[in-house]
Amino acid sequence: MASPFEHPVEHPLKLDPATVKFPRDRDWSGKPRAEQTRLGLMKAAAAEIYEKGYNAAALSDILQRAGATKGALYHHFADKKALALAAMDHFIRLDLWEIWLEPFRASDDPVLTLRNLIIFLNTTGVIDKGLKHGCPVVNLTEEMGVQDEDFRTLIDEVNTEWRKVLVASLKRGQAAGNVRPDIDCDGTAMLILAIRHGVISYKKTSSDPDVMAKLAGAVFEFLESLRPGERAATNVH
Amino acid sequence: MASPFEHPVEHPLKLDPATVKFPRDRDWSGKPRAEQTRLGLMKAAAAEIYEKGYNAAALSDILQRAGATKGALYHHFADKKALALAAMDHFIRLDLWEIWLEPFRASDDPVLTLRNLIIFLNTTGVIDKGLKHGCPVVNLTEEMGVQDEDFRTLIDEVNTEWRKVLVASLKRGQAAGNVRPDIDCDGTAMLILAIRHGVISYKKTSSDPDVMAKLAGAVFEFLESLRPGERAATNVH
DNA sequence: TGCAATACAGACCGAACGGTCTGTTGTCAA
DNA sequence: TTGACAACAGACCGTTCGGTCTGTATTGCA
Repeated sequence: MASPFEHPVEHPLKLDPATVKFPRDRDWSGKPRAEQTRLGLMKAAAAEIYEKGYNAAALSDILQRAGATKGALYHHFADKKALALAAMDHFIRLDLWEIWLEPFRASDDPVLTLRNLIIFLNTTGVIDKGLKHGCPVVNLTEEMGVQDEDFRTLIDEVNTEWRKVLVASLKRGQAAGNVRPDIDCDGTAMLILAIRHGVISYKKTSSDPDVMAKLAGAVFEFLESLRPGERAATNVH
Repeated sequence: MASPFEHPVEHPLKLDPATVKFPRDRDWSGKPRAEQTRLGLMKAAAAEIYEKGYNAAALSDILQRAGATKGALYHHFADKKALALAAMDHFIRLDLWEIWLEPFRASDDPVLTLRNLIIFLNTTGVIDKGLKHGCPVVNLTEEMGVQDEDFRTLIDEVNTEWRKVLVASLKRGQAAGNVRPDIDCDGTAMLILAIRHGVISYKKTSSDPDVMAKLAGAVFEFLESLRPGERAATNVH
């Protein structure tokens, strides 16, 4: 089977592989010392939580990674949970949305945008290298979504805004004739997020080296089914 | 919007709502004492791990739930991980597969079977009441899929067998004219599992009361796109 | 019945964790 | 220069957890 990633399309993603910051490697050297400490703690916390999960991420490891101490931590944050909430909120909005929301904000062809985004993430190696521990939002959903109301609220807000952007893009797509007019945009947007979630999770445990190619093929089939009219010749090459 | 659950079809699920054991409430009173202890420990472990996750499930809570002691636990199992692996393997194969695999083993119309299974799970209240903590396999995937190789292997084996049953059913569906002949059964089966995974996770954190109805509508749309018909695909690579 | 071997019971232990508290350093305005 | 407060530094504490170990009850077989 040919790779579904083989035929990328010139895309309007407004994402430059050279400048996209992934993972979180921003520079704060210009900021005041206290804020550097605070941001460093959040950065280390986000990384540790991403790699190990909230409960397994020990404060000692976070502090070592940040080059800080208990005194600094509890000066800036009330407790571990406050640090985690601040860190996740900050980096989800900074890193994840830059990649996963911006391309859709002005798109009237979400099927093409999503397809190209997937190809972009694959060709830039994000899927292979950067997805070893899954997606931060997905991980947080699974670990803390039920156990803690504050984390649940954060995730719910993120998903809601995410869904709204997709719904708006789907509706523009319907108006532009790029998306079937009879689909439920709200449910379809939810399903797209759910598929993203499920695919990332499936990849985490699968030992099949072709798992992403097979899944991408099926996902692209699904995306094409959202286009209006006959399915003939809608799969741009 | 009409509920997508409104029009159930007479289904060949071979699942009787009255006899399906969900959650795990089997009776082992006939078994020898030692085996009752062992099964009781596994049952309690599965429940605690399902509700709190592996790391957060304390041995003290498992023991209290099982009415057993440390001595009994470490007589039957090497450590916490061995208990967890045995418990998850046992109950995934016992409870989950009875519901999620058996209906597909003889079906040549997986689209209908899956649709009816979703409706069945909804009308019997499993989705509303029994899904508060998500799905055991999904939870285990997220928490332990990357952290521990033994858990990863267990999940991978479960998903592989699961996928094989779906693939066989899809192929029978193609032979019987119920499924589009051009789809990649392997990728589609993976995607179905990924969608199941993603939908369950999405529901866990969403505060939208209609989330399942909206998602089910979109899922049913996707399933119908797998049927042959005028929307024949030309998405060939 | 007696004797192993199995099947527990539960006190105990060391490690790790989140959080506290006291002391020290840096910063900036008066 | 100095006082006041922010910004740390790090020893310390109580709790919890997984795991061990010794002792006791139950069971199956000779």
